[in-house]
Amino acid sequence: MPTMTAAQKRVHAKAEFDAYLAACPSRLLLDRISDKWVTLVICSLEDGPQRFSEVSRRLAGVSQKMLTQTLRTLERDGLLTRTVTPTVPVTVTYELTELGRSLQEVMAGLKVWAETHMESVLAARASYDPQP
Amino acid sequence: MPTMTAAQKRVHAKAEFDAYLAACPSRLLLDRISDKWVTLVICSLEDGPQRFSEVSRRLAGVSQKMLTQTLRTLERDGLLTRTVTPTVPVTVTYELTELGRSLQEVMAGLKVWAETHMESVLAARASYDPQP
DNA sequence: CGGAATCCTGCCTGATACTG
DNA sequence: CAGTATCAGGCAGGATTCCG
Repeated sequence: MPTMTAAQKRVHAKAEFDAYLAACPSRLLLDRISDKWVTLVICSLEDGPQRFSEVSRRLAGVSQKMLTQTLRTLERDGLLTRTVTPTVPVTVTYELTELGRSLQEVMAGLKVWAETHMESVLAARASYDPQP
Repeated sequence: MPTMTAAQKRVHAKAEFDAYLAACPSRLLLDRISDKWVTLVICSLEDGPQRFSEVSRRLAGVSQKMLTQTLRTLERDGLLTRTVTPTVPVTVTYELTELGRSLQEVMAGLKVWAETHMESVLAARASYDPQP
C-alpha cells in the first residue's frame, strides 16, 4: 500500500551505505504484504470467489476507499483477478490467482498463530500494564 | 500498531449485525502482526539478540520513533524482552521470547514467499501497467 | 547510545454525492 | 451494485531536537 513517500527517500539515501535489507526488492514486497488490509482480504478470499460487497461485509471496519485501493493493488500484483459480469446491477467478483493462493496458504499460518496465541498475548499485556 | 481509533467504532457499530471477523479478538491480533515494521523487526531478531542501533541499521528506512514504538508494543505483547545493561553509554538489547520465536517461524514463511515470488509479482505489474 | 518530546506533513477515515 | 470523486478532520508517521 502507498504509505512510503518520505521513507522511500530515506531508503534511497541510506542505500549507498547499507544495501542489506533496504535495497532488496523482496523487502519492498514484504512491506506490501505486511499490510493489515492485504492480510485480511487474502484471508477472506480463502473461501472462494467473492463480490465486492461480500468482502466489505466480512472485513467490517474497512472503508470503501481502502478496500478498492487494496483490491486494485492486489490485482496489479497478480494475486487476484477481477471479473465483471454485465448483469443489470453489474456484478464484480474477486478471486485469488494461483499466486494469490500460494500466499494465502502462508497467511493462513499467521491467522492460525493469532488464534492460537491470542490468550498468551493478552496475558502478557495484562502483566505489562500497570495494575490498578 | 495503533491505527484503529475511528475504525474501532465502525467495528463495534457493525458488530451487532456481523460478528464474524470484526468482533473476534484474533482479528485484532492479526491486525497488529500484519504490520510492516512488526514483520521486519521480528525477522531481524531471528539471528539472535540485537541492540537498538543494530536493528535500526538493518531496517534502514525506519525512524527512531516507529522503531521505539514497535519494540515497545512487541515487548508489551510478550514477543520480545528488553534488557538494559548499565554500561557507560547504556546498552539495550532486544531478544525474542519463546512466544516471539513461534511467530518468527511463521513470519519466516512470509519472507521466503516474498523472496520466491518476487519475480512473478514484478512480471504481473509489468503486464498490468500501461505499455508505453 | 537509546530514547523522549516536539512540531509538522500527509495519508486514512468518514460522509456524501454522483455515475453506469 | 460497484465503484469514482470530493472534502473535512484526525492521527499515524517523519524530521528534528534534547536528555540520562
